[in-house]
Amino acid sequence: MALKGGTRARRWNPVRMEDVAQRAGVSLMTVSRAIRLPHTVSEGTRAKVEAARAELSYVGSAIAGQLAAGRTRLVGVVLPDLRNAAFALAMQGLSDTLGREFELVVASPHGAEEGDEHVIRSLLGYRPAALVIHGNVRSREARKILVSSEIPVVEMGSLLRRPVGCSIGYSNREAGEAATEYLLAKGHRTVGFVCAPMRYNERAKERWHGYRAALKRRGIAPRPDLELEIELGYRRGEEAFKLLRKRERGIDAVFFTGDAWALGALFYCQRQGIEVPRDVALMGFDDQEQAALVVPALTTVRVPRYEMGAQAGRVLRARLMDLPHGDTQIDLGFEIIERSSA
Amino acid sequence: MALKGGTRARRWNPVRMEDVAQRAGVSLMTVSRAIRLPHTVSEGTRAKVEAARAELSYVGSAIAGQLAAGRTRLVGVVLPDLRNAAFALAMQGLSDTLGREFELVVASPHGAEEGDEHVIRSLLGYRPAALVIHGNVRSREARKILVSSEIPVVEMGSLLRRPVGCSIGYSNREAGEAATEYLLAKGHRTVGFVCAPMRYNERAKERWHGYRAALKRRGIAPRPDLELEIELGYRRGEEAFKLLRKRERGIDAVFFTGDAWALGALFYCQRQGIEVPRDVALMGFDDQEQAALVVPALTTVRVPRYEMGAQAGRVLRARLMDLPHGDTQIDLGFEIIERSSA
DNA sequence: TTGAAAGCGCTAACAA
DNA sequence: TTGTTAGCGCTTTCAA
Repeated sequence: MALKGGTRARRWNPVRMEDVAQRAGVSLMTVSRAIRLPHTVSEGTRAKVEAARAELSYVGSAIAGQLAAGRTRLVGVVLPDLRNAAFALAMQGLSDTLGREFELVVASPHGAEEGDEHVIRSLLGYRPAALVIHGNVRSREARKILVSSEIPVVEMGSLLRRPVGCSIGYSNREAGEAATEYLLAKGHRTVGFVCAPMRYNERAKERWHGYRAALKRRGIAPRPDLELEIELGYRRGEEAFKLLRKRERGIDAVFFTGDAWALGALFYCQRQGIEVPRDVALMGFDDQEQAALVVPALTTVRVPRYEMGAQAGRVLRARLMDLPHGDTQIDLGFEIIERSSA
Repeated sequence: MALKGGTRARRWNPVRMEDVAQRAGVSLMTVSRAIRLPHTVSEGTRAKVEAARAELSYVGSAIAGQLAAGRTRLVGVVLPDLRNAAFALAMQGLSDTLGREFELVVASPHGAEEGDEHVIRSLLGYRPAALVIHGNVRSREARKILVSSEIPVVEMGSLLRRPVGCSIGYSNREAGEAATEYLLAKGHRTVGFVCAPMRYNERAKERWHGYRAALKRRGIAPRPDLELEIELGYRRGEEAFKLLRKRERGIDAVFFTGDAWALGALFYCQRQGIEVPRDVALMGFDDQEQAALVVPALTTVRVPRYEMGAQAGRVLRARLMDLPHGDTQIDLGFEIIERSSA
C-alpha cells in the first residue's frame, strides 16, 4: 500500500474511499462500515463520513468491493433477442422483484449462429450472483460451465425435463397441442402452422411437437408444406399467410405461434376483405394487449410473461439469501383465450 | 500470494488463472498473455495454455481483470421503462454496433418517483466504460456525478441544448410541431393531444411545446381540456380517445405522441364504426411496424430508434478507442409518414 | 466502536 | 518470449 500517489496513472473516478476517510478524519475501514453497515458505527462518525462522502461526490467502486467481498450484485440475463417485447415484459418482472440491490447484465447472441456458450461464458466472467436464461441451455459445453460455476440458474419460458437449475414457465408442447386441438374442435381440418426457426429455438420446436400431436390424435395427416419457419414480425406474418394460402387454397385455419404474425395476417385480411374466421380462422400466441382490441379480436394463448420474470426474481432472492425456496420446477400454466378470430 | 489453499473460503468459481498456469506448466503471467494477447506468446505455449484452460473449464474473472486494468468493458444503459418496445430497438442498435467485447448493464428507476440520480449512481459504481441514457439527465446532482465520473456519456432521444456528453436523436419539439401542423394544414381545427406524464418526461414535454407552438402560429386558442397525460398502452389510447370525444363532440383530430395509443384508438373506431379520418383524424408517433398494416393505415412520425442506438454505439467505440469522433450533437431527424388515418 | 494487516484474482511495468 | 513485482480499491479478519 505504499506509493499511494505514485506515478501510476489514476484511472476511473479519482475519489477513493481513502480520500473520504482523510476528509472525515477517520480510517478507511470506518468509512467502509459507515456506508455498508451504518449501525456499527457511532452516530457522530456516521455523520462525518456522510458529509465527506457528499462533499466529494464519492461513488464506491462496486468492482473493487465485490472482488474483495467475493460476490457480486449482478444478475446475468440471457435474451435470445433484445427486440422481442415478450422478453421485455419478463425483464420488467425480474427487475421489479429483484429490487434495487441487483443490477442486470443483459446479453444476447451476436448473430443467429453464435451459440449460447459464448454469451454465457461472457456473463460468467463477471461472476454474477445468478443467471437468468430466457429459453433453454442448448450446448453441452454451456451446461458444463454453468454447473461448475455453482451459481443459481433459472431457465425461463419452457418447463424442461432436465433444467440446469430452476425452470420456470409452462409447457410449450401442451400449449401448442391445446391451441391446435381448439382449432380442430371447431371443425377445421387443414390447419397451417407458423413458428420461429426451430434449429435455435427449443420453444418453437416444442410448440410444433404439440401441433403435430394434436393432428395425430385426430387422425389427420400432417402437411409439412403448411408448416413455416420464419422470423417474427407483422409483415412476416402477412407473407407467411399469403404463402400458405397459395400452397393450399382450401386452408381452414392457421396457428401462428406469435401474436405479431397473427396480427399481421389479420390486418392483411382486413385490407383484402377476407373474412375471419369464416374464410379462414386465425390463432395467435402470447395475448399481447392489442389482441383483444383488433377486429375481429384475436383468439390466442396467454402465457405468463411478466409473472415468469417475477417468479424468477423471487426464486433468486430466496436462493441468494439462503432462504428456503420451493420447487425447482414452477409451472405457471397457459390459457387459451377464446375471442372471435378462431 | 502465500496461503494459496488456505482457510479462507473459496468463493466463486474455484478455478483461477494460477491453476491454469500450474496445469500448463507456465507462469500466471503467460496464461494472462496467452488469453488476452495470443500473438505475444509462442505457438507451443499458446496451445498448452489453451488445453489447460479447456480441461479446467476456466472462465477468467472480468471483475478482477478489469479492476487491475483500471477499466471495464461494461456499458451502462439507463432506460425509463424496460417494457417499451421503442427502447428495445435502440438497445439492439447499441448492442449490434458495440459488438461482443462490451456487456450492457441495464437499469431503470424502480418506481416513477425515483430520480435518475439513484440509477446513475448505481451504474457508476460498476465503473462502466461509458453510459447511455435514454432520455435526458434531469437532476443537478446526477449531472454533477456524471461529469465528475469523466466517462463518455450519450443522451439519446432528444437533442439537448446542454447535454452532459453527446446527444443523439431528433428534436421532439419540432416533431411535435410538424405533426400538429400537418393536421392543421389538413383543415382540422380542434386537435386533441395525448402524451406521457410530462413531470418525468422531457420528451413528452417537448412534443407538447411543439404542439402548442403549431396552434399558436395558426392563431388557434389552446384547449387544455383536450390535452391528456396518461401512461402508454393500447387500452389507454382507447380510453383517452373516448374521454376527448366526450369533452368535445366536435373534435377533428387527435395527435397521439405514441403509436400504441393511436392504434388503440383506431381499433376502437373500427369496432364502433367511427370512420377515420372522415369522422376524426388520428395521428401517431413512432411508426411501429403495424402502423402501415392496419386499416386505415396510421399516419405517424417516424423516428430513428434503431439508428439512435447504433450511432450511440459508434460514437462510444470511437471515444473508447481514442479515435477521432464527430459532433457531440447528432441530429438524426424525423419524418412525417403520411398514410390514411390523417 | 475503531483500526491495521492481508489479500480478492487479475494486469501493468519492468526485468531477464 | 517469459517471469517477477507491485498494486487496482475495496472487504475480511483479527486485534485493540
